[in-house]
Amino acid sequence: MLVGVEVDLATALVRLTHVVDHVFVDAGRANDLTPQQAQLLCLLTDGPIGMAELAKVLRLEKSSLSGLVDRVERRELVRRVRDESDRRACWVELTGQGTKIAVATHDEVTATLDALTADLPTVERTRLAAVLFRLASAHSGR
Amino acid sequence: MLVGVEVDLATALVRLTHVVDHVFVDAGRANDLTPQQAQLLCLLTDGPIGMAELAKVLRLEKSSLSGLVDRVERRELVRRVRDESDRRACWVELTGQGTKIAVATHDEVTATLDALTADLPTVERTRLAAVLFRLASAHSGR
DNA sequence: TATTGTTATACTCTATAACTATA
DNA sequence: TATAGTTATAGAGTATAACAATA
Repeated sequence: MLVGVEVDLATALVRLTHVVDHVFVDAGRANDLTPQQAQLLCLLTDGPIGMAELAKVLRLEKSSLSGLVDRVERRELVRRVRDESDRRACWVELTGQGTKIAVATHDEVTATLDALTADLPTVERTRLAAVLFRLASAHSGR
Repeated sequence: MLVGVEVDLATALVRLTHVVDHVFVDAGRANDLTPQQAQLLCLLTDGPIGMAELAKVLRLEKSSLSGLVDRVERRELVRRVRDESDRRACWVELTGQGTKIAVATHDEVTATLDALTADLPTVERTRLAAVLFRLASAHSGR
């Protein structure tokens, strides 16, 4: 039954998503972060990002992002840096303390997910990564 | 490089999760529901569920669940039904209107995810579903 | 006493609309 | 005028702790 197969894959995606969501909840909590803060800090481990791009990546309204950044800036985990070439804009970057927490959180998320997939043969894991990347990329350009 | 492969799969899982999360955001919004409400209503399409089991499945504190159910009950999308065999407990079930919205939301989520995976050959899709189910199940018994 | 669920409280998260500063 | 970001406001989501009702 073709329909049955399709329903199963959608359900599998939903269930897996639920699991990964809670990997973020748990990793965040272990580092005294909300899941949203954990996600933000993990993103920033690749380097400073502008507010506009952050809002796009996180799919948040700019005002929602302002508040999210406010709360982690208040805890001195990130700082806003004015863009000198366009003084309306600013970059968000990790502080020293923020980097420590961000890396610890990112490592914990990665370790948990790696453990989750440890049973898969290497070949399967490689193929799985490729397929999932393709699915995620196909939709991100919405 | 083995490490590189592992990092990629973890990253792929995170990115895919982000996409699926927003499928729920969008499907919920189209039906005037928050993502959490959409998730709750979709679960209830399989039939009434007790508060204790709902809290476990959604991984919420019982007080958080009380509030979530309050807000959809206030909109008459669900109702609480006392369990006659244990009068401390109650079941949560969809109302007629709630069923309509829940099914519409569930269908939209499923349709979007099916569209996302439509390019995959049937064989690949079947195998993917099996692998993802296994990953999700392995972790749910935490 | 133990368990099921609610209430009280304090935050965080989010969107919409109005605003400020810069371009 | 247009754009980048903030502020004001309102409501939803969440956890902890204390509570009520039932077992």
